[in-house]
Amino acid sequence: MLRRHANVSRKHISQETGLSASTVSAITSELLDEAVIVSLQGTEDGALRRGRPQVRLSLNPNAALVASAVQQLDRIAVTVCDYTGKTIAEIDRPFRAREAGPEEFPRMLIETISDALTTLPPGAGQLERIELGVQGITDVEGTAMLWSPITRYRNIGMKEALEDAFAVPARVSNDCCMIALALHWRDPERFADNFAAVLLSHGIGMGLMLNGELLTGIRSSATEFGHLSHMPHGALCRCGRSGCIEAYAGDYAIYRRATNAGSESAPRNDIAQAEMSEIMEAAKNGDADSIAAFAEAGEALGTGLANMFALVDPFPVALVGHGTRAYGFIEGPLRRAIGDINPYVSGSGIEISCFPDEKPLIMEGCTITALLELDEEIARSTAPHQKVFTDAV
Amino acid sequence: MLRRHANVSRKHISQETGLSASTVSAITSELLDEAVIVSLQGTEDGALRRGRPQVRLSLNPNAALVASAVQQLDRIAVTVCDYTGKTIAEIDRPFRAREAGPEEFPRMLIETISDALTTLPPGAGQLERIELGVQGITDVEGTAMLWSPITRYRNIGMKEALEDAFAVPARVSNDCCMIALALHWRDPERFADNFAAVLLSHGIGMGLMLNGELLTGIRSSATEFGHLSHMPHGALCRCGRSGCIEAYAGDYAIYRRATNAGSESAPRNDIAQAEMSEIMEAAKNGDADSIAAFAEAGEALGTGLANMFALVDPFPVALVGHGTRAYGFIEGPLRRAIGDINPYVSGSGIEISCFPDEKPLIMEGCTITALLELDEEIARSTAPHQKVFTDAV
DNA sequence: GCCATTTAATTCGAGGCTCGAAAAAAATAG
DNA sequence: CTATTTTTTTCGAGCCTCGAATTAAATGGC
Repeated sequence: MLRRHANVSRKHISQETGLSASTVSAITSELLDEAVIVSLQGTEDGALRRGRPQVRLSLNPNAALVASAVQQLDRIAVTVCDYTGKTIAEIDRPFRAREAGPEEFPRMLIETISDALTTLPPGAGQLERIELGVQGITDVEGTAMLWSPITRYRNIGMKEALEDAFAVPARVSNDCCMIALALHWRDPERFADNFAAVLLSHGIGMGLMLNGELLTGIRSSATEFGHLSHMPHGALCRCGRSGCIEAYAGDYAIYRRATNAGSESAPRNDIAQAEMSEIMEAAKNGDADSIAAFAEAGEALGTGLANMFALVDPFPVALVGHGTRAYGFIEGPLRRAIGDINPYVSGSGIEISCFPDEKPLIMEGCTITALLELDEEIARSTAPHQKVFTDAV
Repeated sequence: MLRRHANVSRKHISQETGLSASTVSAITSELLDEAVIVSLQGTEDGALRRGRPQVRLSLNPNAALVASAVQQLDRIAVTVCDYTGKTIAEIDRPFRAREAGPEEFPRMLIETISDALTTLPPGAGQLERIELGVQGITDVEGTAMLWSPITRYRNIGMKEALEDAFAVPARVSNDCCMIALALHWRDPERFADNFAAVLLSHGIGMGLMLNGELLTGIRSSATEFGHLSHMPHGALCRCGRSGCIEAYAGDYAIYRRATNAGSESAPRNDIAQAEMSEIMEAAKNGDADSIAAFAEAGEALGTGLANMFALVDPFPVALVGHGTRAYGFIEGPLRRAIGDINPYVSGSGIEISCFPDEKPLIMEGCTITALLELDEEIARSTAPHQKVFTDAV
């Protein structure tokens, strides 16, 4: 509760959580002893009322630090946040993933986190956890990048190197999962217990929350939405197969279709944002191939979503990434495909929101994941009540 | 633990569950007081050893009864089982679902259960729960049949009528979910925390277990595997849309393709088993259309499974229902489609088992569901320890 | 300025579930 | 018949929670 709301009184916590006042008192006094939380005089709303004033409780910013990192094709970004989630150090530096050897990934990451840690203000807490978001497939245990479009190397271990370097628990997670967690934390009304975050970028990814939990694979991070089959024996996908959703909706697929390059032509993996902007301009000027490229992307995404809706009923969708800039051209065909395929779902009824910039969402997801795990650990490790012993003394 | 194993000693329970001997003693003595379980002298293996002999504990068959029902196109089947899961009454009678009005469904069901209850042996327990398995879509709360291929009526309420008639909790569930639960209970090694049961019959259904829990929809029973899109703008499905898996793998789709009726021709919904057998015979005799019909069914199923594997990693699959009789013709194309679509999954590596008769599995699933829910209820409602009061006396 | 009133937080004793240690129960071995 | 062995039960204690009573800390009114 304190992670969600700062400056709430014990009374308030008791009312919201349903725990008795005595229980809240016991737990908070323990957390205060351990300096996990801090207290402040004065009522929540600042108004002075009759009666004993409330004591406002908040998380102690210096109780711990967490480091979040986002590894992308051309950059590596690290933020260090205090225990309340406030960013207190930040580094974003270039990194040419395509040209890096497998050992450079953990090395550069460790270096960047180390550099960020040297810029901390005095009095900051201790680093307690590291969370890394990457494109591609990770294992469920969060130890390694099993496959990623940003490098040709497979199975790059991350967790162990980070834990050795900083002596705190570390995890690697799929970027789309982190986006979903960030949205769920940011706006739990809209992105409640069932929704999907779909990343529209060079490739297509998905983070899917069902019943309040992220759907992950049995062994891998999975939810490889981009590689669902859209059209058997269809367009060539960068994964080598044919007819995947990504082979219609990824940047390279849209580029290929817009330039009339043929659905069997090799996917380009170096398409600049400017090139995608040009296609958008062309579409705005009525270029039939560009419009068709976006329409086919929309249809592929819509078919894929309709399939998901057939599996677990319709849910709200967040579209994330620079691909959303063409949403005006994609939305119609996408909604049509949903409606075409599932008549129980009126295509126009699905809530769709767009978030053009994925990086801050990935970062936020990493931070909140690390903090919530830290909270769990603190809850577990917190010393049991010592009432009997102190009484005995 | 006693639901899984009869005749186990407290010692054994303590070792298996990790609970202390004292806790097991406390809990079992309470359950004995309430006659939920019964005890028997003599060691588990019958051998007499030195030392105090073990007391074997088992569920008390007469602690309760549950009724399970399977509603099908042409029959209605009911079994009544005692608290250990043993069938003690059984009725299976014809029912023409297609010609029945919406009110006849709960009425016939109540009648059949009532009749079954009159045949109980003396000394049997009280009915405590009713579980019904139906084809089609139910709501997550298990109150109604939202849609079913066996009737043209929608949203037929079941739970309320049953609860009014018998004054015990009742639920309606999707048949494929019940099959999955039955397999999970029957063979937890093979059908562990992640697997799917695919019903191959007139239509195509799926019960999917992920992380030890059935995947259901947000509002409905969902997992409408048969209506995933296999081929956009493809063959006409009985649901009115085009290109669903079912439009290639359902009985009517196989019949249509084998008889060269054209993929747009109206689905027949009265195909007899004999007609399907004829197609199998023709395929055995080398008839190209019949072979192609099964091959296309296999490809559609394989593509759908590959999509599921992309979402949650590969898992074992149980194929259930009379469609499995043609497994010899289906397997090759099915495995090829899995391999084609997901190179990380060697098609031949997926564990596939066949169960030609679905009815006993649905029934078993209903029974075990009802019994496990009953166990939960007993665990919750069981009177708290009264040690202090008895001490005070 | 003091005391009644109000509101928040804490303390105290008890209940429920769990456990380990000790005791009791029920058999065999000699 | 007694020592030994094995299983089960009993007893006391620890933890977490709660409700009731108490304490703390403010304001309002005379």
